[in-house]
Amino acid sequence: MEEAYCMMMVGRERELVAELRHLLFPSPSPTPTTPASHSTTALAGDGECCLPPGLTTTTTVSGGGRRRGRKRVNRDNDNVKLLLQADDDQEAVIADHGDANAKPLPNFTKTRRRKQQATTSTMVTTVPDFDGYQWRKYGQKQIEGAMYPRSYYRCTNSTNQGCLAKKTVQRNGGGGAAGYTVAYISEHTCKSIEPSLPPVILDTTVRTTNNHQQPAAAESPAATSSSSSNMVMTSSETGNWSGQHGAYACRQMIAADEEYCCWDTPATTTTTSGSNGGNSTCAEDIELLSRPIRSPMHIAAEGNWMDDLLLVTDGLIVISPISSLNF
DNA sequence: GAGATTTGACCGGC
DNA sequence: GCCGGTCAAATCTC
Repeated sequence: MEEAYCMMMVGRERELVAELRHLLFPSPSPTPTTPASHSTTALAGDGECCLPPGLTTTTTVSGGGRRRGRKRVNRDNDNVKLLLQADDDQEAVIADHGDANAKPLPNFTKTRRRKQQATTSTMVTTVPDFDGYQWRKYGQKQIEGAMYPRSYYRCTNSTNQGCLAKKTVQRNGGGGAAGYTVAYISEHTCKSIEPSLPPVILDTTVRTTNNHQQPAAAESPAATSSSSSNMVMTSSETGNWSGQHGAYACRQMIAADEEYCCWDTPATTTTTSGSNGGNSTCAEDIELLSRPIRSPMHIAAEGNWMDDLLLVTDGLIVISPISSLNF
């Protein structure tokens, strides 16, 4: 009986996913003028670098350097710095310290930076390649225990508007389904490059430790096919899944090529265990699937989402406690 | 030349 | 000492 229901809902899920894909990618190749494409650009490099050895992406976007890093010098010891430079680097170094146009060596410390970050730390959710903002990659790090490196992005308005928003994107490893873990740090103080464009609305599967009631909106048309319009998930709607560090999530397959099924295991990145962790049923998953999620940026504005981190992948959507991500 | 990513080095926290 | 976050020169594409 439950299986029949599951099958039926899977079909519905496919419809929803198809609509979602259409909403997110109305054309086969997103135009380069959209925010989505900008973010995709930023992420494309990440995806490429994060792919397992032997795999390559088919898209190479503009701007992507592929160069080795420079020889780093000790900012606290300029003399040593000069000595360490290779011959072809010396000119640049001399310019750094002898030229009036050279950038002043940063006087701030990492402590200062991190304190600044900590005071404004918020975490919201989004789809990695489309959230209405432009991101610029400023670093990449191989994280211990992670199959793929983590990429660090900051808002492109960080320079001209002093926007503090950052995000990290890490490709999830293992399993057959590739995905990305996205974490947002700090809120945008800039304006979206295209504020009128609804960043992302997703139907998703979300579960909390103590709220397994079927959402009232689950069967609502507005919450399903047309959920992309202006649905706002307020704290009242989200109920207990705001600020619950015990929250965990099921996963929703979006990619058409992926096998659809109901995941009956907790999110792989979640370290906490809910009251029903790991025991979700297909029906429960699909019921909750219809819950719309608005743009993470807008959700952030709504508040009450700061304690949860939504892990959004290219096909997987997971809410995970921040504590599991070492922020 | 502008704007982007790459990537090794640096640095602070634990 | 290790680890993660950030810096910034090098380099790429447009």
